Amino acid sequence: MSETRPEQEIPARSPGRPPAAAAAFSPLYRQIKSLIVESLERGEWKAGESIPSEFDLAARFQVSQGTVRKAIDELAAEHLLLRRQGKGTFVATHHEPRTRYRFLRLAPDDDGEGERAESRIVDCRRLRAPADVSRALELRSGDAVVCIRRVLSFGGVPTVIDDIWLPGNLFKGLTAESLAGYRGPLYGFFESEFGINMVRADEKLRAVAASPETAELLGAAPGAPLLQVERVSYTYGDRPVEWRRGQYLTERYHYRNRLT
Amino acid sequence: MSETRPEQEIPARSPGRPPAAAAAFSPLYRQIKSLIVESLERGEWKAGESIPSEFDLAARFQVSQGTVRKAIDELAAEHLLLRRQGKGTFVATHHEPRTRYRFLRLAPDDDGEGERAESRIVDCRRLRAPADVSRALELRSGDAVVCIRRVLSFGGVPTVIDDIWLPGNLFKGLTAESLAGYRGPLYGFFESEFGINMVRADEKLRAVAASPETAELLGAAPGAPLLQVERVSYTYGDRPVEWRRGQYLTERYHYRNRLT
DNA sequence: TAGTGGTCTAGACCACCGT
DNA sequence: CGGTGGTCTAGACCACTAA
Repeated sequence: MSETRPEQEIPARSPGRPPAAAAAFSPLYRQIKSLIVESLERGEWKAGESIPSEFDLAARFQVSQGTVRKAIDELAAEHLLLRRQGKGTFVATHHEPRTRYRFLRLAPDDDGEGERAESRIVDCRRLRAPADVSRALELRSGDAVVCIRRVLSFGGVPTVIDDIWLPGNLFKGLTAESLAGYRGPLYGFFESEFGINMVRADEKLRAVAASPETAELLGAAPGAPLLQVERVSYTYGDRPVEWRRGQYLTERYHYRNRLT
Repeated sequence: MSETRPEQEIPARSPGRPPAAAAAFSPLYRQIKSLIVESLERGEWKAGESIPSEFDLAARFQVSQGTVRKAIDELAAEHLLLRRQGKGTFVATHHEPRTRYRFLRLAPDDDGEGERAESRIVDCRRLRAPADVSRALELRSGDAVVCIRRVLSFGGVPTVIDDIWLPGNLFKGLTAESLAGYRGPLYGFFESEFGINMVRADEKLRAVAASPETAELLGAAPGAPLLQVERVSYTYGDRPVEWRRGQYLTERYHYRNRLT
C-alpha cells in the first residue's frame, strides 16, 4: 500500500563527474505529478471524485506538503484536477455546469447565453479505420473504430455536423441506441460509460464550401462557407482517443478563442 | 523611491464583526502582482529588458522573496514576463525568435516550418472611428484612428488580408512609409516605435465568402470560402488597443488551436 | 565566484466548508 | 469544531549564467 519516495528517479549528479548523457533533471514535484497522473490513468480516482488531501499524499510519497502542492498546482492549471477550498481536490469532469461543453467554442454573436445544444444522432457504426484516422489515433490501419455522425442544433436550428471516430477497443458496446438515450455533453457520456476522460485537444480550423450532403443536413445552400474543425482529443498521458471533424454554420455563431 | 508594504490594502476582517459588504479578499502576492503590472504600464521596464531580481523586489515591497516569486509566477504564466534561470526575469517582447508571431496561428498543412511571412502594406490612412471600431477600442465615436490594410504572403503566395484599426492618439506618426521600412512582426514594431505591448487578444472566427475585392487581393475566386478572424488585442491592464479583421485563405494553411 | 532563478522543507496562520 | 486548501515566511541548497 505505502509507496516510497522515488529518490532513485532523480538523476544523480556527482560534482566531479559530469553526466555521460545530458540526463534531464526532473524536480521532485514533477515526479510526484507523474505518479498522480499514473493513478488517474489506472482509474484509482474517478472523474468527479476527490483525491486524498495534500497532507495524505505528502505522507504517501514521503515528501513535504509544499512539494505535493506544487505538483497539484500544475495539474489544476492543466484542468486535470480541480481544487475547491475547504472541500478538497477533485478529478476534473465534463459533467459539471462549469466544465460542461468545455471544448465547444461556439458562441452566439449576440452575447446572450444562447440555447443549450440538442444533439441528434444521424449514424453510428463500427468499421475498419481509414488510414488518416488510424494515423491520428495511433492505431494499426484496419483496427476497428466506431464512427458517429451527429447534428447539433441550437434553439432548433441545425448548426454543427460532427463526424467522430473512436477506437473500437476502448468503446465496446457503444451504439446509436445508447447514445440516443443520453442527455448532456458527449464527453460526459464517455466518462460515465467508458471511463475515458478527455483532458486536452488539438484543433485545425479552415474554411470550406458545404458539400451537397452537408448542406442538406444543415439546411444551408450547397457551397456555403463552413468553418471546418478537425480535432484530436487526448486522455491522460497524451494518448489520443478521439478524432473528429466538425463543420459549423457561422451565420449567427462564431468560434471564440483567446490568445495569450 | 522606496515603497512601503501595502498593508492597508488587505481588507481587515475582525472575527466578531462580519464585513458590511462582501469585500473581496486579495492575497498579498496579487497586490504585488498589480504593483508590478503598474510598473509595466508606466514603462518603468521596457519590453526585452530585465526587471529587478526577486530579492530586490522583495526588499522594495517589504515582503518575502517567496511572495514576490508567486506574483511573478502568474505574470510569467500570462506571458507578461519571461524567466531565464541564472539571468533574470525579463519583460516579454514580440522581437525574440521564440515569441515572434506569437499571435499568428496559421500553420502549413504539411508540417514543415513554413516560409516566414512577407508583409505588403496596401493602405494606411487616418480617419474617424466607425461605430463598431470605436466600441471595440473603447473610444468615443468619431475619435481619430489609424486604419491599415496589408497582405501577408508565404513563399510568395498571398494568404492573409488584414484590416487593422489603431487608436490615433497612441500611434502618432504611424504612416505607410514607416511601416514599409520595417521587417518582422507588426507587434514588434508597435513595441519599438510606440512603446505599446500586446499581451492578450480575443478572437472570433467564422467562415465567409470572399468579396470580389478580397478575392482579387488573394488571387482567389470571388465567393471562395475564407476564414475570417476578428481580433481585439489588449495591452497591460486589459486596455484594448487594436482591432483587426483578418481573412485567411486556408487551402494550404490552417489555424491551429489547443484546447485545455 | 557571485548573482540569478528553481526547488524543497517546516511551520504558522488564514479562509472556507461541512458537521 | 476539525479538515481542507490558500497564504506567507525563513532558510538551505541546487542549477544555470556570466564575468
